[in-house]
Amino acid sequence: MPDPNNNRTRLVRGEMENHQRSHPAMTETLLSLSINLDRNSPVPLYRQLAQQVQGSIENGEIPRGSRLGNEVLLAGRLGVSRPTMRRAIQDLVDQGMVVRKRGVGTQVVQGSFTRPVKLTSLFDDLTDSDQAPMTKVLSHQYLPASAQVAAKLQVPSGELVLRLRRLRTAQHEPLAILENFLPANLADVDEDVLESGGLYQALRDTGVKIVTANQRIRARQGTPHQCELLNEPPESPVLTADRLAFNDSGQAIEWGQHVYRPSLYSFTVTLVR
Amino acid sequence: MPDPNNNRTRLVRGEMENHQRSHPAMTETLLSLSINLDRNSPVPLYRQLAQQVQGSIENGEIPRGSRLGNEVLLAGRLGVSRPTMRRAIQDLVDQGMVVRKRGVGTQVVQGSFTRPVKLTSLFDDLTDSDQAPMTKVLSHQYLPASAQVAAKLQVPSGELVLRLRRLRTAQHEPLAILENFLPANLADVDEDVLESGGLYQALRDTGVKIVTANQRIRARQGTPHQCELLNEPPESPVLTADRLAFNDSGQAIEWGQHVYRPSLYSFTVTLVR
DNA sequence: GAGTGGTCTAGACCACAGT
DNA sequence: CTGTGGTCTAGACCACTCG
Repeated sequence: MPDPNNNRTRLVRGEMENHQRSHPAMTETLLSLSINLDRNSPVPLYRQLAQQVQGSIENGEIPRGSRLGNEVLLAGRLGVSRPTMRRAIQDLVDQGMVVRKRGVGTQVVQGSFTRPVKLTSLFDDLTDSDQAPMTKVLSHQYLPASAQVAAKLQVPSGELVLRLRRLRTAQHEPLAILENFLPANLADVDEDVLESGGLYQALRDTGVKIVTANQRIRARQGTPHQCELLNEPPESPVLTADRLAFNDSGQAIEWGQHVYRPSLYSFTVTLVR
Repeated sequence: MPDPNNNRTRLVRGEMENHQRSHPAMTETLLSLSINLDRNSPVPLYRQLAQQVQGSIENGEIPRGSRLGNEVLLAGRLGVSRPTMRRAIQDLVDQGMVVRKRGVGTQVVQGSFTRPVKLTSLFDDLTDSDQAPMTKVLSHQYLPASAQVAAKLQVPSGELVLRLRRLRTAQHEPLAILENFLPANLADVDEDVLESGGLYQALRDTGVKIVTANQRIRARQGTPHQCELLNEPPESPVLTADRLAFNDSGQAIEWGQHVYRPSLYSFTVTLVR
């Protein structure tokens, strides 16, 4: 929403009244609802718990502002140990859905919270939301690593690396320009695979597992070339993310510099504590 | 609104480990180093452990790519239980410093990782890095909540809210324009306090604890007024963050729209799994 | 004081990787 | 096979909040 700062309204310094905000019935513990646990499922118990409670919150079975309280009792009622119950609740805390206060209890957050999904996946989630994602490979070449890339990927400077440039679109609108560098010995990704899915999926297919990544998010002015690719006016602002990803052996596996179309893309983060 | 799949990223199978890149001596378990634990400290054991291991990684005592391995043995050697040891290591995983692989062990990440600090505090961390932060209060007024603000803060539309606008500088350079809305009954923050410290510190002083926040990060073109305040050329791109913060009772306590100077400010995030 | 979440323990069994 | 991390249990004590 635009409208930053004008809208001169009357200035009412000072008084600040003290009345309570609407406490909607101050609902107490609301976990008499049904939770189905499958102890033979490969999905961990705490995951099953967290997901079902999350679902109940989102569809209103557990109202905003109500308390979940008493971990010990909850654990007993659901037939799990307290640490397991705690871990489930912790997942909800990390998602910003509930808050805990020592000596008091656990409450569902009041007000709207953004679902902080994409903390783990890229945006192949576009598929899930029927965004019709498509990828066009702009270039796919092996070249000697520059000093910066070599430093990031921890390979000798000049070593061959794969450089990828792709254009991602959703609903036939350009969304992002993705530039990636990968160590050549780990980069047997095929162009066809890249066109049909995401890079991480392609890497997964070749046995490379990406388990953690550090990302820096900035804004800058897009280059004319970038703006043209993104179908934006020249000199438009763009959102950028520089990402260094590691596999399960701790090796830097991918260094990416991504440029997002700001009108269609944003990042959401949940901060805790 | 739809919530199809949570539990994303179940890493698929995959054999094929592209053997060792420059393994510097293939260091094995490197935790014969000294760890001091104070069981009478208010700081939890897992926190003490995580911090000291983190320090040892950063100053090179534990080399990149080396293994930490064997939680059970480590726990025994350090005189803590395995869950405590695990929680400490999990902290390091969440920071992107180490990776774990079932059946194999725990390794320090190779390559440079960004310290993902500011996940919890705002940027009063500027103080810590001698950035000489300063804040100028541009406006401080009570006004009726607009529909948007009322929805975010969960107050009746038209209810009085405090609107704050501040300019944050570091090293005498403007860094950000901070606009915040707070429920009037919780907003007895003083202008003087705001000039000398952060908003969250001011809130803490009045007993309001912010424990979680959802943030959306975007890029857009700055308004002429914003660019002027930030000492940037007109029509420069800006980095924006819209944040909704909750206190320990689950109440929405602050809705902020912040505009950052892109040449001096960026966000870093660590993604896991 | 009673009730809550925060931490910690000492075991246990499982799933998976590598031999 | 052995060794690793992943999960789970059933207790325990502490720190904190609130009436």
